[in-house]
Amino acid sequence: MATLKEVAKHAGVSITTVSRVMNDSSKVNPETLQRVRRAMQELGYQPNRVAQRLRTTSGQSKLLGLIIPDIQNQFYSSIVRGIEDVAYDKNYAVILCNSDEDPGKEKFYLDVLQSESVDGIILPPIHQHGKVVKELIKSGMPVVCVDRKLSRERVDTVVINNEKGGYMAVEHLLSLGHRRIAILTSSPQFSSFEERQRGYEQALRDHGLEIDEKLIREGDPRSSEHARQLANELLELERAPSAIFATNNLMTLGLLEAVNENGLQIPDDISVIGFDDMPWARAVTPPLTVIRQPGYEMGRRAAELMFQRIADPRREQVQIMMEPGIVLRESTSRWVK
Amino acid sequence: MATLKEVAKHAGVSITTVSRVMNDSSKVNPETLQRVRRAMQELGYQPNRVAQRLRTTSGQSKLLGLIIPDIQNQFYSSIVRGIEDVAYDKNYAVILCNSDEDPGKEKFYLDVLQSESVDGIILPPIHQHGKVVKELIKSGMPVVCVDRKLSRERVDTVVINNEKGGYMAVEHLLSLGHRRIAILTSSPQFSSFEERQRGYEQALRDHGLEIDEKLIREGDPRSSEHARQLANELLELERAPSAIFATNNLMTLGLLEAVNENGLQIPDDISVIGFDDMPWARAVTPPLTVIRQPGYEMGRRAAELMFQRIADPRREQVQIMMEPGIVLRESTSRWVK
DNA sequence: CGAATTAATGAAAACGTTTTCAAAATGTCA
DNA sequence: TGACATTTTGAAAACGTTTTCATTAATTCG
Repeated sequence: MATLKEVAKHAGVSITTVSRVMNDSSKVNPETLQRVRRAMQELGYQPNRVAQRLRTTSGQSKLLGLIIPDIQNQFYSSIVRGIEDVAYDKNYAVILCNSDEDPGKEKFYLDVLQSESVDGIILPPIHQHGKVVKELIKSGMPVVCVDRKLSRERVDTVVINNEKGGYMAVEHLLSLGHRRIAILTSSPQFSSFEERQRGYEQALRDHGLEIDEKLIREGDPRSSEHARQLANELLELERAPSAIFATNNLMTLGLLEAVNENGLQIPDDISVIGFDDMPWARAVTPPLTVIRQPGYEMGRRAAELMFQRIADPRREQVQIMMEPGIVLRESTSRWVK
Repeated sequence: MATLKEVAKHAGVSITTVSRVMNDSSKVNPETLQRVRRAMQELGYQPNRVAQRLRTTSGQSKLLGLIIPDIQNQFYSSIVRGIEDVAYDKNYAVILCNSDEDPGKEKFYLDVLQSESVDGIILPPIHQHGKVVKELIKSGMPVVCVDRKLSRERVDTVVINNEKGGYMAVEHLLSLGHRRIAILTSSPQFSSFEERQRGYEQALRDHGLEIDEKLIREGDPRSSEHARQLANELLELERAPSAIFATNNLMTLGLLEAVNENGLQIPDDISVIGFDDMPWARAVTPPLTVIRQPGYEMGRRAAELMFQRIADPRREQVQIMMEPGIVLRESTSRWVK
C-alpha cells in the first residue's frame, strides 16, 4: 500500500503537504492540491488507519468496540446491525466481541478495546452494578449502554421500558381471563430481566392477585435448553399455569419445545406470550403473540449517541427509553375454566 | 494507560529491556525480569496494540477482518461465532463488516481492513468470479473463503457439499412420491446457490424427470419477503408443485408465510424442506425437515485455516468440504395423488 | 518604498512499539 | 594472563501518520 511519503515524492512535495490535502485542504495552493490529488489517485493511496490512530489522541480512530452477550441471539444481531449501519455512514468499523455473560470475558475485551484505542464502546453491561464498566467511564472512554442499564451512573443509555413491557404482557393475559400466569425470567443482575419481572409482578398486584414464587423461574438467558427444562417443570406443577410469559426470544423457543413435548395445544391448553418479535414468530403455528422491542432501532440510536459523545465529550448524558409494543397473534386466547 | 516508557522508568531499565520481557524473556537476566514484571503489574501495563501493529510488518496484528452479507442471517451469526471463539483463544479480535451482497460495500470494507493492517480476512465472496478478492489474495493478504467458493483460485476454503445437499433434499422428496418439486434459489453468482440448484436438477434428471423452468425461482437471498412473493407465485401456478425446496433459512421463512397465507396445511397439502437447521426449525408446527449445515463448525474451521496460514504464509492451500445432513421432521410427507 | 501581514510550504518531533546494532560486563579457554 | 565468546543491556531507527514551528514568498498598508 502506498504511503504518504510515496505520494509526496510522486507529487514533488513534502509529506506535510500531502497530509494537509487529506485533512484541511483549505490551507494549500489550488495547483499543488491538484497535483497531490492526482498523485494520490495514481498510487491508489489509502491512509493507514493504524498510523492515524497511533498519532491522534482520541476521537479519530474510526473504530468502535461492541461487546454483546452472544451474536447468535437474534435480538443482539439486530442491535449490532443497527450500530454497524450508522458506523458505516461515518466511515467507522466495528470490533465485535461476545462476552457469553462472563464478566471475565467482558473485562478481557474491555482491555483489548482500550489497547486498540477505539473511539468508544457500546455494550449491554453484564452486571448493572458492575464496577469495571463504571471505572472505564471514569477513565474518560466514551461508553453507551444499550438494552441494559448501569445503575446509579451517568452514562448514555438506550433501553426500552422493560417494566412496561412486562406489565403489558401480563395485563393482556389477565384481560383474557388467565389467573395463574407463570414467568420465565433471568437473574436480576441484568437490569432488563429484573424490570420485566417487576412489570409482571406489578400487573398481578394491580389486579388483586398475589405472587406465587412457584410460577417464577429464573433461567440462563442464553439457553433455550435451560428454558425448556424450566418450562417442563412449570407444566408438571400440580396447579399448572394456564399461561406462560417468556422474557426473551431464546427462552420462548425453549418454552415452545416444552409445550410440544407435553402434547399440549397452543392456545387451547395453554397461552404463550414471548418477548422479542423475531422473524420466525409469525411463521410458527400458531403465530406468536409477543412483546416487541425495536432492536435495530435501538442499535442505531446507541450509535448515534456514541457519535454525539465523540464529537462533544462533555455533553450531558442522555437516557433514551423506547416503547415496547404488543403484537397480538394467535398464541394467546381466552381462558374460561 | 501505562506505556513501555513508564514501565521502564519505574523498573529502572530501558524500554528495550521491557519490550524483551514482553516478547522473548529468555534473553534477560532473571533478576531484571522479576523487577520488570513487578513494574508491569504495579502499573497495570497493557501493550498498545495499535503501536504493535504499526511496527510489526505482518502476522502479529492480533486482528482479523470478517465480511459477511448480513449478521441478521442466523446462518452467518453461527459462522461469526465460530470464528470469534477461535480468535478469542488466540487473543485476536475481530472486525465485523456487513456487505449486504453489495460489491461496492465489499470493496469498501476490503480497503478499510487493509488499512487497518488486519492479519487476514475471512469472507464468503459475493461474486465467485469477482476480481477484487482475487487481487487481494495476489497482494499477499491471507484470505479464507467460507460458505462460498472463489472459482479458479487457489485459496483456503471451507464450504459444505452444496450440490449433495440439494440432491439429498430432492431425493428425499422424490422418495416420498413427489414429482412436481419447486425450488426457491438465488443467483448463480453465489457458488452456494448455484451448486444447490445443480444438485436439485441432477436429482430430478437421475429419476428421469425433466426440469420445468417454471418451478425454479431465483430470489434475493437476504429477503424472506421476496421469497414469500415467489412462493405465492408458485402456489398459484395452474399446475402447482406438491413440494417446495427453499435453499436458505430466510427463504424458508418466506415460504412458510406464503403457505400460511394460502391456507394450506403442511405437509398434507404441500411438503416443505428448508436449508439450514435454525433453532426455530424444530419449534415451528409442524417441525421442519431441513438440510443441515454446521455453521458454527464451518466458522471454527475457517478461523483455524486462517491461523495456520498466518503462521505459515506459504503452506499449500486447502479446501475443506464438510458434509450436509438431512434432518427428517414432519414438514415432508408421502404424496399419493 | 519599507514594514508588516498573510499564504504556502517543509523539517522535525511525536505517538508506542519492535528491532538492529553496538557496548559493557562477564565467563571461558589455552 | 590475555584473547575471545557469551550474556545482558541500551541507544536509536523505524513503522505512517499529525502537528508544531519555522521559513520563504507574496500581498497589503501607511
